[in-house]
Amino acid sequence: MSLSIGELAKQAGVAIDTVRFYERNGLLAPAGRLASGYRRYGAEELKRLRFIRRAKVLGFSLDDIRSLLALSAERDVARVRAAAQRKLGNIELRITELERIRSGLRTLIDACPGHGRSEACPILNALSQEQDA
Amino acid sequence: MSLSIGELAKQAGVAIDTVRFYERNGLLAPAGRLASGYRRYGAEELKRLRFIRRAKVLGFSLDDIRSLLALSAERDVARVRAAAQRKLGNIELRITELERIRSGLRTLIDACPGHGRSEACPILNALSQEQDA
DNA sequence: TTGCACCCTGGACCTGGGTCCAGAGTCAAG
DNA sequence: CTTGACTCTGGACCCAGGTCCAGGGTGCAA
Repeated sequence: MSLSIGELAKQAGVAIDTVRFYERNGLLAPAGRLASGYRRYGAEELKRLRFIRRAKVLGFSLDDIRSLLALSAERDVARVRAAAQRKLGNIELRITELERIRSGLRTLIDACPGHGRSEACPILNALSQEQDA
Repeated sequence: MSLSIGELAKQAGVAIDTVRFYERNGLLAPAGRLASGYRRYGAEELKRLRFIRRAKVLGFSLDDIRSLLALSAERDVARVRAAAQRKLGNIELRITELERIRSGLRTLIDACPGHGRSEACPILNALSQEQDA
């Protein structure tokens, strides 16, 4: 099984430019080349590219993924697990932050009649008021 | 009460460059100037700058804030409320998305013993497997 | 008057994760 | 052999939301 960059990209569900971008940025090893200079890929690279795609879905940055790939190559299960846990931690942080924002917005919206004097609009007031942080 | 850009920035808790950036980008009206060309601000501008800061905390983009400020000037309570509701909607969307990610990560971490053969690591397997997303 | 902190401008640069482009070369079907 | 689809390269550009810089001009206190 040997793939051109276009076939690889298609099978992995990414754009061709993205494959080259990943190569430039060390997420994929430099591809083998034909005499013409065309890149050639095998099953390994397809797996790796799909790994990257899945990790991105789980919220890992490309930087994270570079580490994950290195850890995976070293078969360092403990550190892979730790990395996943750290990522879980900051996903949780982001959720908490968004929930705080959500409840702030909800309170304001619920208190706003949606009509009448703008001085009575709690949304505008909350944003304008001197009080608070 | 009359403030230099530095005093304004300090009292609003933003950087001087940010104030100029907001002016360039239409979030603050062009400031009044001294004969020297120095910008001069009053209480109104401080309020407006704080409004911007608070709206950002609530998850509004600068684009959103531009609209919010316009709506506020028009005292259009209904549309302010609607904008807040839209924003709430996409905050909720982001929360849901992150929760999905969180539960995926949790499942994987819980299933991973944290040691042993890398072939048995569900995290690595989930990322590598053909079965996929 | 000197010295230092402050302010002015336009424009470059940053992060992340790509995307797009021109101009040139290559592959394969017919 | 031609044609159309594919690939190559380096580099520019995109988004948001700023941040930083050089090379100047000001304000004010001692």
